[in-house]
Amino acid sequence: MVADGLILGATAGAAEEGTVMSTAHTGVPTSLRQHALPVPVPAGEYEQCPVTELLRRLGDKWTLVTLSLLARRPFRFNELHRAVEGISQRMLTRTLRTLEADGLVEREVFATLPPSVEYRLTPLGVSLLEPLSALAAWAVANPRRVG
Amino acid sequence: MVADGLILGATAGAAEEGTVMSTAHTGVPTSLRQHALPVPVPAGEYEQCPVTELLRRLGDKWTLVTLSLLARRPFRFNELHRAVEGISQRMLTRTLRTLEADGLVEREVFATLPPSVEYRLTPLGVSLLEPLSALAAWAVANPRRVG
DNA sequence: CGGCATCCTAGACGATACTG
DNA sequence: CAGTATCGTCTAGGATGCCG
Repeated sequence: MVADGLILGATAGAAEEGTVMSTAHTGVPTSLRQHALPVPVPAGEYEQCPVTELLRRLGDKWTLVTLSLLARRPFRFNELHRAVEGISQRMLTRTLRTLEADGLVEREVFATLPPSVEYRLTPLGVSLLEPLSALAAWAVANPRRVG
Repeated sequence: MVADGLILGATAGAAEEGTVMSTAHTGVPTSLRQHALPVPVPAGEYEQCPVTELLRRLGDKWTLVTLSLLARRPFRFNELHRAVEGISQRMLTRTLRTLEADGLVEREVFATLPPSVEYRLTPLGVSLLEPLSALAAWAVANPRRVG
């Protein structure tokens, strides 16, 4: 009977009749998800499923490694720049700005000379670590076979 | 003391001294992660962290919604094509092929007339649902604030 | 029905140079 | 130190058309 608002259907093993997986994606019936929107949206910008949206952000090239570092302790900009190894200044800035906009990271400026800026996880950012760990554990336990 | 092979540091609240977060990303010390590889890799193709790799795949535009449908029951190709709403044939094929290559979905061909092809989750695919649910629950509980 | 081949565009990303 | 600006590249993804 497909109750509303359930997520990705319970535990993996227990597949009861009513397990809710298709409404899971947005918590909204499939048929309403993208097209049957109440208001036409500015072409190509209509809302995405929040879960996909989250995974898109975490799935870019540098977000996860940056988060994993900030999970240990606060970092200064160039300190991160060195720690991440391979990231460009441009992408580090962008990654941090996005994380900040999403409320996962906060940025504190110290008016020293030369100036210094510190980045740290917000409580929201910390709260993400737990569910993320479950997925990370799965990824490590089930490494992708090549070719 | 940074034991090897630990993932994204335990529970969110408990931040003990030794919580392992920077080696978490690959299970390998940061300094060895990308550059100090034993063998030089064909420029621009060197290995990624398996966790980031997983999130990149799940984070594309159609993988998650496809998975969420297949989590309910097996689907035929055009049945999926209709259910996903907005996906092109090209991207549905690509998405399914990738999921198949990753061992998350299996494809069965029935030599009927006209031919029919059925897609279903593998046990590995099912096993992914559980950790994924945790993250999905977080995403829904913490919707991103706009601007 | 279930694809594959082709062409095209928008955005992710890297490299480099410049600035308060 | 901590960025911004500009440019070029590469790939995800959409549109369309053909095929067994």
